[in-house]
Amino acid sequence: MSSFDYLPYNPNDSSSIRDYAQRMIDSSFREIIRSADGNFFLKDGTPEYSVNNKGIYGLIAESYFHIYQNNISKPDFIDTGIELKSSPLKKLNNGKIVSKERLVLSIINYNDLVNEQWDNCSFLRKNSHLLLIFYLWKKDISPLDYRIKLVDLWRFPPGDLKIIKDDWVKIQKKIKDGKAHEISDGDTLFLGACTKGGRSSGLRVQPNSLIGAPQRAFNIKQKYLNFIIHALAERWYGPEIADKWGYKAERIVKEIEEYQEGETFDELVIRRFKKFYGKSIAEIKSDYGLTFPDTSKHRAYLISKAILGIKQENSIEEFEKAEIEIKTVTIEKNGRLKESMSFPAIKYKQIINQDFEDSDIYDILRRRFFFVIFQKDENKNLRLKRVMFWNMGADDLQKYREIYEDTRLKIRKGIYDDFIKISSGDIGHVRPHGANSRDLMETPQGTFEIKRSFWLNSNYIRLQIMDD
DNA sequence: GCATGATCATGC
DNA sequence: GCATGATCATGC
Repeated sequence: MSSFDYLPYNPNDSSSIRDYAQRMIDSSFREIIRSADGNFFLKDGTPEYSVNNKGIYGLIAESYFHIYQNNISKPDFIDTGIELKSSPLKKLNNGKIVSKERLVLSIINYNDLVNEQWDNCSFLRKNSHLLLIFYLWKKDISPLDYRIKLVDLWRFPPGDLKIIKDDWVKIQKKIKDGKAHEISDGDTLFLGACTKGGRSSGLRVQPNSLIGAPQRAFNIKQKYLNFIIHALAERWYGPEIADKWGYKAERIVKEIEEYQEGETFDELVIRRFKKFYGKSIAEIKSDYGLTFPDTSKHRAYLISKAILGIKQENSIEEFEKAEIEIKTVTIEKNGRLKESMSFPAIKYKQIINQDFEDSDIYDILRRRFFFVIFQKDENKNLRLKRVMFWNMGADDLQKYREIYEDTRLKIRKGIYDDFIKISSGDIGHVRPHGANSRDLMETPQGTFEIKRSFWLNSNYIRLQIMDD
């Protein structure tokens, strides 16, 4: 007789844990509380008491399993090494169900991390075997009424774990270099290190630097979760219904053996492109029997897929998971860069209420970019010069904040003819970006203005691609 | 038909 | 030749 007889599941058996957990599917958090025997859950008997506390999902779920909240860096189900995590889904207008947020994992202890080895690091010990609980988020309803939709165990497949390891090493190196305050989401592919606790939680000490760094936690990027969601939905609901859940795509690296000794994902991708450096678009197209017109605006994407061996109708799984933005950069024959880089149109009514960190443009600029760089030859044919991964440095991102705040303030005041120009800033500017001059967007003042967007200055892009 | 990445066109 | 405004091309 074990001491766990009172538990409705066997804590030593992962499939028993999973089966018990999956009984929650289709119930709301409120229903789970009601079905309880009254002995567990919310201490004062008022389920609403900490609804605003996001941790309630963890609290409820942990209570369902009779595991009490802790902040010890050990897995929740100690006997099996399973860590319990819950995360919201959202339904898009087209009916697709996708992840709403990234999955935040353990807090990073800067001082401890620098002394760890990957093979027995605390991240791996705690997060390699997860019990995932996905619930459907809905606007304007009580969090207690969110309904649980997917529950299953999860381990990262070896190919992904390889990339996660490289990410972990990269984050560790930045901390070893005394640059914990410069960590950015765009540094890494699947495993991020996002700030946790906000500015109010103050700064942490870090090794090898006197500069305080915001507290950060490891996280799995939001887009990556869509692939987990698809896989779990396929298991639970079957392949047809799973079409509506998350994403499916095609991998660049099908077998882990495709990596050369010590090679990272970035290096593998660049290696595959190198054979095509100097070739014209027409030559690459004929090599692969591609038929898109030379004027196609997303030729960088089409060519990239072909070179990486991805079918044209599929998207690139690793790029999707890592939230990598593919961008074309065209260099003139004389080496100058004519064009700046545009981003989606500014939503005037939305921007006035959004801090930089919550804004659309921040969400893009913090990402990792894949530049496909073409140069015009004597006959004005575009030739692939090279490719590179890039992400904006922390200091430049802070400089962009000033452009953002200036723009936001002017929109608030209803000033639409005095945004930062390319001549007045060294990183970015704001300028029109619509289908034509009659392509308008409503303003907070109720008027309509031509669509505009944030841009990165051509000169700034030029410096970035020169640095590499 | 809209959103968006990319590039064209014009005037100084 | 550059700054800025305007528009094209494509996918969903």
